Amino acid sequence: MKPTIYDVAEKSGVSIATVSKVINNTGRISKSTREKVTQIMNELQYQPSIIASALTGKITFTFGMIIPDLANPFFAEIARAVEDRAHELGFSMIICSTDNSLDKELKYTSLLLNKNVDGIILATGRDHERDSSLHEIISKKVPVVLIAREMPALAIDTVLVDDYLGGLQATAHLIEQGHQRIAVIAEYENIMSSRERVRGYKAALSNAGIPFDESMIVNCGHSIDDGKQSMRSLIQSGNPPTAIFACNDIIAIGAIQAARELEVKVPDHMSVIGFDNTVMATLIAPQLTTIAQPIKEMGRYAADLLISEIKGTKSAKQRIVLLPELVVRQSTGEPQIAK
Amino acid sequence: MKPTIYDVAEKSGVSIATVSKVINNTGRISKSTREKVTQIMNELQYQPSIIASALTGKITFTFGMIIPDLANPFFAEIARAVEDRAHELGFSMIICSTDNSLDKELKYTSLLLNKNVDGIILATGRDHERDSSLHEIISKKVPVVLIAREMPALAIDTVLVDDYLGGLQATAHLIEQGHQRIAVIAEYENIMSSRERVRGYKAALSNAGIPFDESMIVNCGHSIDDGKQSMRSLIQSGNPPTAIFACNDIIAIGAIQAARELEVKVPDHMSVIGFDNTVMATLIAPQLTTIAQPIKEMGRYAADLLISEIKGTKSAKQRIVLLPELVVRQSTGEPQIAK
DNA sequence: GTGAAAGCGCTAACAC
DNA sequence: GTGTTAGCGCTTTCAC
Repeated sequence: MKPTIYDVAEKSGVSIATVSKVINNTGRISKSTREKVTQIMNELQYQPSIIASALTGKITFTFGMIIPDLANPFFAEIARAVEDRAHELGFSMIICSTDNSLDKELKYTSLLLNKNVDGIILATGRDHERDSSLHEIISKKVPVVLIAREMPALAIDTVLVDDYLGGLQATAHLIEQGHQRIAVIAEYENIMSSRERVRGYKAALSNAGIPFDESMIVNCGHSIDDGKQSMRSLIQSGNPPTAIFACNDIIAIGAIQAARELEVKVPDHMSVIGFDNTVMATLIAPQLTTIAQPIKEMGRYAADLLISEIKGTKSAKQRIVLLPELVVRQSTGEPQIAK
Repeated sequence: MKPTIYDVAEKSGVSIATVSKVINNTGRISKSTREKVTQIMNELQYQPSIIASALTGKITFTFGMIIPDLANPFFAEIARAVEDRAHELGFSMIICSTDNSLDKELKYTSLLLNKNVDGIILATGRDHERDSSLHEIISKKVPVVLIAREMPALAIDTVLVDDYLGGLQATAHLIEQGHQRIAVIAEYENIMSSRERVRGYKAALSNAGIPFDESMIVNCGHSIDDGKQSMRSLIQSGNPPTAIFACNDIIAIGAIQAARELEVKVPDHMSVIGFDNTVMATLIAPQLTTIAQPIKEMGRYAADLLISEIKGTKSAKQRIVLLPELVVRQSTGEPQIAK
């Protein structure tokens, strides 16, 4: 059987309190007994039970990560970044994919809370607190950080990229290449980051003195197929744009595929720019010009925020806004017909 | 504060033992007290602490999943499949990415064991028990299942695809298209599945009466770049093949990229077939012909095996071998120069 | 049918 | 410096 603190105490000829003290480096103990106990622990290969200590000491060194879909490369990459930092700090991560279903989000949240996780990193949820499990988490005073999402009305630790700036950069890049008629394919409107990117798009247009055309905004879901369909309708419309700003790489890839199917060449006939810079951006042909989110850093910051919140070494809530970066590849270029 | 079993007992006017019995549906209790207690539990929004019950009742409803890399779409998809089934059965999953480092594998294994996980699903590890954390897991009698890996010398629950058959199917498809000179880009030799795929390749060659040429086997790592480099050397060799069997989609994608850079057209000048059928296969142009692993099923079976092992509702160890399936897309075709 | 009581493995006063 | 002891929230005999 797995040795317990009692076994160590007995074999060392001390009390369990003493053993506990050497484990946790608390109280005062003589060098000699510390050495003795340490030696016995090694001998027995003793490992304190995290479960038992969680029942008293409070923390489980485990947190939950709630994302829309682990099979989505963007979130998988984020999760990996968070995981790495968490492991460095001695924490484990329970993962939950919600498929953006509020039901699942609520269910997983209370599941996690029951398991006494020390905190939760949330990457899902709509704009409003009402539409998320945040209310429950906050009311139980469990540390939480939002990643790649925001909830402006609440004081919550948040790490995200400046979506407005990203949208502006993307659009400005297109304009610089000489495009005037630029469409944007955006995700649901009730997602803040999507709205912000569109806002950046409009700002870039306005900066360049290009009038905004409502019909140049297409909303869609978040699958490749959604991107494909949106692109199709854009191409087949009477007056297609010469460039597309897709609000994320997945949609951009769908758009490129649709273009290929309809024999519209990218970037010769139409430029496409994405957002996120996941691995996928380099897989597709032509390789995707996109706005890079610093995924590694985001994951790291999120883990750091959560864990310092857990350990109580932090007071004020923070909002860390990282800067996106334009990565030029092959899917954008000058419009064929100069105007 | 979170209500405990004591709060429920007090409010219901019964003992904690009785409450425990209604929670777990054990022992005998009258309908009326059961109803009463249930009602109070709802009222208080009582949720039993899994931590506390784990300290006695033994199981934590949590297991570990050890994979090489969460950011690798193949493993992310597997993890997602496992996660879904686990959640259906009331379990949570702690994820650990090892980057194929034995050190990390060992570290994470003992971490998980300390956290009293009920079991572990392992997707990493070399061929030999010595080179994996299996020894520790097994010696502690913790349920374990291997997914997409095997350890033939040990009696362990395993879920995998018939790699030999997959290799054979891939190669046979190429032969059917008229190829004679077929190279294979394989992962490290110390990985069983890779060796099996190569064995299938040889069998297909032999079935077709095509002599085996040692120089047609290239070994490499598991990144896109590794695939790229291998492809480059193959193309630039004096006598390049007309078709490539890449042992996984990632390598295949690297190969296609290298071909594109060297202006070798796929599939006109060279056919490429992959293995796994991850999302990536449909992203790349030309879309990748590949051997599909039934990822969803694999994940589901692995979770089922592990959990029935945990619950003790299973006796004999099983080895579930699923069948791969050829998915023809656009990266394979007839060789340009008929022989 | 129900409850008292003894743990599960550990932490944290507090006493010596 | 070290040990005693009272929990943490729950399960599980074993009486009644």
